Amino acid sequence: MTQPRWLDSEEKAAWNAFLEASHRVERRVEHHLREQEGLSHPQYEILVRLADEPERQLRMTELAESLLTSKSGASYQIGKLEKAGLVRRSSCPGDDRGVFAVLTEEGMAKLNRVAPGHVELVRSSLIDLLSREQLAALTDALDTVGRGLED
Amino acid sequence: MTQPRWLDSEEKAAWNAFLEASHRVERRVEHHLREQEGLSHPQYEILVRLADEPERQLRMTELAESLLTSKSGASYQIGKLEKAGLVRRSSCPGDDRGVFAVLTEEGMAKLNRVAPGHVELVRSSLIDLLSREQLAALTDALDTVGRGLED
DNA sequence: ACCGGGTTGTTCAAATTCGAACAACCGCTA
DNA sequence: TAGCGGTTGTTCGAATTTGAACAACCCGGT
Repeated sequence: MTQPRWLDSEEKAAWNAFLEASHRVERRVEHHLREQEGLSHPQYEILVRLADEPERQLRMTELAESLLTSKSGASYQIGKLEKAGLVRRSSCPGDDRGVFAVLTEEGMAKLNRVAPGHVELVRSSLIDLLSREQLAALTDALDTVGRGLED
Repeated sequence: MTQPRWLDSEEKAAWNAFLEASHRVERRVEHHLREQEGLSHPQYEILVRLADEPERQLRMTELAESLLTSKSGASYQIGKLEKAGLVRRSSCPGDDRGVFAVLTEEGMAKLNRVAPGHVELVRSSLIDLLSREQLAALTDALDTVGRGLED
């Protein structure tokens, strides 16, 4: 077998910075939403995805793909949100297998209530830490990565 | 209450790119290590951290902090690695509360065996997707974020 | 020597995640 | 219309993570 192409010091620095930043940010966001707003980050993201839809609804599979999570994970979280009254399940006309997750009025209200604090946290965790140039370069690089890893 | 400072489209793009890239990369790395090497990503990171130490050992608390995880999480994973023979626990001279996690020879051998495949995956998941300039800019931005979020 | 506040690591219950297995359904083809 | 490969969403068990609670320990001041 051929020699592995080891990472040089710059590449190692990039990888470590990536791991550290993503863990720290994720940890911070999760903790804030949990403590301050009573939502997990996945749950918040679900509300956002649904609110972005014209009909405020998404098929379970679409939702799972959008969240980059498993179908069972999406099913579990929708169950939680349903119990909390923020989302309801609705059958899908024309496809009896299908299930829509629909944002309720209460869910929309909850999102509107929670969003300002979340945005502030996103700012203090990422956006406001960087200059406009750094932010643009970050977006450029991470978009490239995201596109490169599309299924 | 004052108006929240909503994210403009560039800021939103940055946040979304950050979330998507970190999830996709984490998912890919986790999946690869699990399927190909029989280790979870946290477990792999533990082996790396220990191998980086001159004595190939770390106190439990230091390890947990290095991994950006909880103490109980570190304890759990060390338990797993101990059962697998890759790590052993050792008492800490001069502090009876302390516990060292020590990398065994077997653990070092496992790491050496796994590392090449992991490096290849890191390359294909991040490093090789970017130009040298993009990588440098990414590291700069993420280092800033990491430092900004240090406890 | 003894307290009292802080530290260390483990254990516990609860929450979450995943993949596999599954039943039900879809749509195309013969 | 009967069948068949593929899709959809849920359920299940197993693995993992977290914070709280806890026992044991450290150390500086008295």
